Amino acid sequence: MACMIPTGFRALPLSITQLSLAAVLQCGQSFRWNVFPLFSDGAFQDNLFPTHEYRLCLRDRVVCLRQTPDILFYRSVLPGPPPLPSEDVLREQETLAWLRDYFQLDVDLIELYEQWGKRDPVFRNCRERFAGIRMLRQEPFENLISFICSSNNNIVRITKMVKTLCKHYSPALLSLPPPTDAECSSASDASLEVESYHPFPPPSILAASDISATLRTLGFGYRAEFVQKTAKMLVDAHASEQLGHASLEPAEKWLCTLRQMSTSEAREELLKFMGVGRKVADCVLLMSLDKKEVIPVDTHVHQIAVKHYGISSSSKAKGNMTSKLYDEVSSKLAAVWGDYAGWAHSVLFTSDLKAFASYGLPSPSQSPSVKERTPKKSCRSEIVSGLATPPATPTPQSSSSKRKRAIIKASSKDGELDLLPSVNDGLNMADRVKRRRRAAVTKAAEISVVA
DNA sequence: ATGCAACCTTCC
DNA sequence: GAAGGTTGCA
Repeated sequence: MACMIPTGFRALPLSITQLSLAAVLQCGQSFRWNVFPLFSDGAFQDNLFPTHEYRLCLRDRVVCLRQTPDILFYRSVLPGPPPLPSEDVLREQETLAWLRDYFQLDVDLIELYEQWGKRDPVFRNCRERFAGIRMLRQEPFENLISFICSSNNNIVRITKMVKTLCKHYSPALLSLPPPTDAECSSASDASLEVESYHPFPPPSILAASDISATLRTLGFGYRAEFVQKTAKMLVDAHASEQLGHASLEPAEKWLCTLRQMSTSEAREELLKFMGVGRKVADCVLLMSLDKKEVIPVDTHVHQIAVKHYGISSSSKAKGNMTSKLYDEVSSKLAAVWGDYAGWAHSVLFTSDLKAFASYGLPSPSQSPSVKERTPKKSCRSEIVSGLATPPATPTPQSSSSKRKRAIIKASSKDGELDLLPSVNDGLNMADRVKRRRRAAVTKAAEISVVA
């Protein structure tokens, strides 16, 4: 009984233990997927029918996905008239190629879960309930801007902001009605309302000087300046490069080249941007730059580390994340999980999202907020003073923000990695540039230690 | 070099 | 007051 393929979709055999759309697309990696419940009541719970459709607008097409425990259904919609059957085959081949890349389907998640389970008893506890959580491979620019918006913010609002950004600064690629399931008559009837789909805006658009003021009115708060300035830094630094009319702007292509760099070198580059500190940089490294071992440490990951992995909750008085504490948590967890530590971190992180307690339920729309977490008790009560002892870990890399402006101006972007001696002397204001270059060396040493 | 307030807004 | 922090200044 397999002929349950929704009309217009193609079927890719794929276990939900390898990929759970419900988990991965709503756990705060990407903020741009649209989610549609397919059935208004719980009529079909036999797992033969997908319960949701997920849609994402790419540059040239809208990708639509549905899922059963064993099959991933996919189709794509392009602007213009319906394609000829021959064209359609090609397009869906392209879409399939995109899927493999975006979901990194060549990585065997079962094997990873197995390894993490062997290494970590804590992981073994949550892996049953939260299978199929893997890292997406996103576009770096979108990822960067999205996580600049994430600072001091929650998933619900980040999602609103990112979608607002697209609606305002990117023309609609096409419009679609909400999904209706032809096989099942219980399709949504009342909503004939079509919705427009917008790609993520390119750097050149967001770099315009008047953008930040507008973003303020759109509710971005202080992040408005960060977004505009980062986009401008990016465009200014890479405007000279060939401006072929390809789908990606030079600045976006350059961001992709960070994938070829070492983790620490790529991080150094990211830290130059306004609104990008260690945590945001690490998110981008992990989620779009192939740095699978990187563990972004936020307050929540910190809580997990304190609760389950023996990190002392001694952050002075207030629970603020110091650079030192960040490294302590990050290296501890990296040691526990190994090579794909960043991926493992995502499983733990997602498993703690309270909203996912109601996974298979028919109507997730009733709980649009994905941000709530399991009740966490404030660990402030147990303030141990300076017991945070022996990190012995290599040097952190402070993201002294004062550098950010100057460096961008001064740095010619290629062929400048002069290998200065990695001495730890006192650093004046004037030495910050030097210090930045030196960082590459320091971090290189760091890598070998971690590895 | 470390520590801390301020920052925009929304939601619990 | 906290939300998946970062910045700028003591």
